Amino acid sequence: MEIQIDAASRQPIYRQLMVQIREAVARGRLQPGERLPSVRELSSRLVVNPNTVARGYRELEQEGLLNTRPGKGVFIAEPKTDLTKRSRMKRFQELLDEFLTEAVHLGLTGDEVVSAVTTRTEVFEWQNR
Amino acid sequence: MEIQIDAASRQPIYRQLMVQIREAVARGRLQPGERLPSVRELSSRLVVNPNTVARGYRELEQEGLLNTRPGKGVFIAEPKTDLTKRSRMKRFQELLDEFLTEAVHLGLTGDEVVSAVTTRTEVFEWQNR
Amino acid sequence: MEIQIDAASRQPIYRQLMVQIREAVARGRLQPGERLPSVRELSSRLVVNPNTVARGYRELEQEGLLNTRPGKGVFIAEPKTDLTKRSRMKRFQELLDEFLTEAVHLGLTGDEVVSAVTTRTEVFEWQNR
Amino acid sequence: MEIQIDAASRQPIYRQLMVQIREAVARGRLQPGERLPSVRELSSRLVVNPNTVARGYRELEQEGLLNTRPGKGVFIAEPKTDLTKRSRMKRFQELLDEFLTEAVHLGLTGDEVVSAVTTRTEVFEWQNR
DNA sequence: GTGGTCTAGACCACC
DNA sequence: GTGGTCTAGACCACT
Repeated sequence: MEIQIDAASRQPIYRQLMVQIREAVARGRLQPGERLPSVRELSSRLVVNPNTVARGYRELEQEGLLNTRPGKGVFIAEPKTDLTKRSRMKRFQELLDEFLTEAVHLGLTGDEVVSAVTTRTEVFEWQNR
Repeated sequence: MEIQIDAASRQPIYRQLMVQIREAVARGRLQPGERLPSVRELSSRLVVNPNTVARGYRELEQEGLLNTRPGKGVFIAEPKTDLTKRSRMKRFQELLDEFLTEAVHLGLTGDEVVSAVTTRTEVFEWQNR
Repeated sequence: MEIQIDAASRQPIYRQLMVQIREAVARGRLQPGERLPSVRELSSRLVVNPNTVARGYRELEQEGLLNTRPGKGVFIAEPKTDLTKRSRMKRFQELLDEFLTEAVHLGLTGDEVVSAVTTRTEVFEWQNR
Repeated sequence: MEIQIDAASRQPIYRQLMVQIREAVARGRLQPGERLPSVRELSSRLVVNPNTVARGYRELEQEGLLNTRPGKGVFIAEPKTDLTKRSRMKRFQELLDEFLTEAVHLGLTGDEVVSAVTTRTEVFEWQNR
């Protein structure tokens, strides 16, 4: 599990951590049941305070992405969502519009975006259903 | 130009302003050369501190999206991208991966994402070239 | 807003805080939109570290019970739940069994429990629907 | 005596054990005088550390729910309540308010709660007196 | 060994 | 003024 922290970023360290773990899970690089590095180990590797790593782990646990078992370590949880379909789709629409807005400003064309999305979806692990 | 501020949001007001202006430009609702409401007018309409509106405008100007002509007002700038094609594509890839990561965790399928993106791109104003 | 902290309790301080705020909201003593004491004020009143109060507030925000607006303060959020009916009822059944188990061990009778529940529900603010 | 341990739970294993034994007693599935499996037997069946089982038993003994007779085994104790009626009712009121608080936030109505409690009390084993 | 809580104190962002 | 982040370091609970 490789993690890169950019101390100069305006994004908080614990959030950089969360983003990277979420992405690794979404791409199947981290599987349910798999163990993450301990708070102490990761904090010393990244040269940040243990509390900072613990906070990232804690928030991901609250999201339901991780399980922590005191004395054992931190693990990837089984996927499950308790959110309603309605609230999930609403959130997705917001994200989609933000994403397309940025793409416009970066000077892409609509075709380029659709094509990039189509290609890139294959790298992620979508739920079967 | 309608702007909705959610005072209860965790996102700073000046950022909500920026997001909505950027999106209006991306969707062609605001055209280059068009004049925005003055800081004083907009701040009184939204019932927020003038400093807050000024800050949103200032940061959008730094991004190159707006031009302020002292004594005249604030205008949508002509589109120009000073980032290199290479660095813009790199940024786009990052955004794409974050977007797809969230979509996975929201429980969508790859097909649903591609289909939603394809439909929604039609609503935005892409550069011709 | 009165809050009592028992430093000798085995329950963490930030959780004692959460329990009391949740109860005040459930009983309608704190209404949506109402402002809570600032982190600094409450921490000095309770003689605990500001981080401890901030953590309680932060977790209640993640639950959707509070909104914090940096620079403004902390407020009771509008009620809304994005959880599915199914997951909410499952959670309720668990709580009910734990509650009844404790009641048995405290030596109450079934009738006493039903009667106490019936009386006490009137003090809480149930959603209209 | 069936016991289910959820290794992924955030609740400590010895506490999961305690909760389930308490509930089994409360529902009359375990009767006073009945013998529990030995620490070694139960720990090997649940595939947990014997210390963990021993700790659960020890704490239940301190609560007065179990009696350990060295060399003989562990037994369900005769019900006896050393708390005063007054302090037991005080504790019950606390639990009741916490329970109702959660029910409010889960979006139930008062009627639903009373009805669920009324139905479910029939499944538990209340003291006769 | 593991994670969880709390304190003390610094610095930043927002309004 | 407000909350947010991070560090350093202590102590506790669990396995």
